[in-house]
Amino acid sequence: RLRKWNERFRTRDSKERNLKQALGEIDRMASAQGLPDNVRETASVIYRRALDEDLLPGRSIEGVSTSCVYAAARMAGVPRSLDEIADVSRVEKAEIARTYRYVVRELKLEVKPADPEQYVPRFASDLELSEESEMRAKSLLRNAKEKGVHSGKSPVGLAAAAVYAAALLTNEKTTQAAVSEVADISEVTIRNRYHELLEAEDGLVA
Amino acid sequence: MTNPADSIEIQNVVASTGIGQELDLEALAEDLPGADFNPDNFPGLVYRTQEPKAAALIFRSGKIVCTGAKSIDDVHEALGIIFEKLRGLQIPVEDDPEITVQNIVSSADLGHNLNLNALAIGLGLEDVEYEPEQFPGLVYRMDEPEVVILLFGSGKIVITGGKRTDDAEEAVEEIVERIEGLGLLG
DNA sequence: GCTTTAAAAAGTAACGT
DNA sequence: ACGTTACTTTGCAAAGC
Repeated sequence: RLRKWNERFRTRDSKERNLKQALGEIDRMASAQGLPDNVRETASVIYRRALDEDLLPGRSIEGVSTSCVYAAARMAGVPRSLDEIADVSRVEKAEIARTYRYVVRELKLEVKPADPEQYVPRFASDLELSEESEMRAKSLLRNAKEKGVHSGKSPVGLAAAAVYAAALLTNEKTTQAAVSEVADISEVTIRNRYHELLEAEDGLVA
Repeated sequence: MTNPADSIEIQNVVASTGIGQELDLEALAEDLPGADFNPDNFPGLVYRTQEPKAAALIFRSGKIVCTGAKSIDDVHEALGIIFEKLRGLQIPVEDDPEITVQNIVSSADLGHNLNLNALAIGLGLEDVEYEPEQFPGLVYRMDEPEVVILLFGSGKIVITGGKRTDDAEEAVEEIVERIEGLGLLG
């Protein structure tokens, strides 16, 4: 009886320490990525659920914390790519991806793939592009989505290509190298997606 | 119209068996030309057959895993070659070791492009994993037959996890039905 | 959980030329 | 800008850490 009480106490105590550490990590990573408070809060709520539903045994606190930030950013409509998240995490990319799928599956979080348009404001801002090209980029993506060219392609790559294409269309100076730098997408991919976006646009006219 | 089920091609068959005899893999590695054995890395000895092309993992317990074969017949052929090689080395091998197919990987073509975003929602997020940022295929876990299907934007698919040849056919028929029911095919 | 084997799908990336 | 190679995902067995 006393042992059981001790065990419960120990469990509760260790979960509290676990939570403290995780919340600190979530705060640190969210800050490093410039994510708003609501994302931190959502990530914390997800982490508490993971802890309550005993998803932690077998996984690292850091890995689950990172997955919560990745999921929360997407749910809030301000997605960060897995590479960006991995940059501020202590856990390697492959483990984050594995843990993320596990958390989403176990907690039945209905997280859908990021919409490429959600990456546009940040990339456009980083490249100091006008609001007009930002709107152009989103419109290119909307058109491409209607034509069904999104399937299987990285939302980040599509967004990077759209921003590049929009800058050219509005006569603003940018290079594939600059877009590649801010989006962390290879120039080859930007070129490939760029051609597809323009093709989808031409199909509109033709 | 061509039937998607007719486009099914078996790409890989994984099977397990055993010769009912313990083996000295160190000695076997010496006697079997082309055998790879790195016990520090992996406990199994790797042996590849050329015709049919397959790879076998041979363990100290005498259990063997065969993978890479393009058909169930090829699995039997490849393992038959291995059994004979072992007998040739004076290693006693059971008369007809039982061979169990563990997994069959097949590919097929639905013949139409697929809108994976719509499909993810239509098939039900609980049975689907679709993370285009990481992998271009949509992963769908089917209940009956119990297989996993990878669906791509091109309409090409991969069926894995089945143990019978019929599983792939049933799976293709089932997925075509479900996608059509969703109005998302063609 | 990891290690090793095999094969397909399509996207992405990093080499070298 | 090519081509090549290689990595991502799925499924499975084996023995052992």
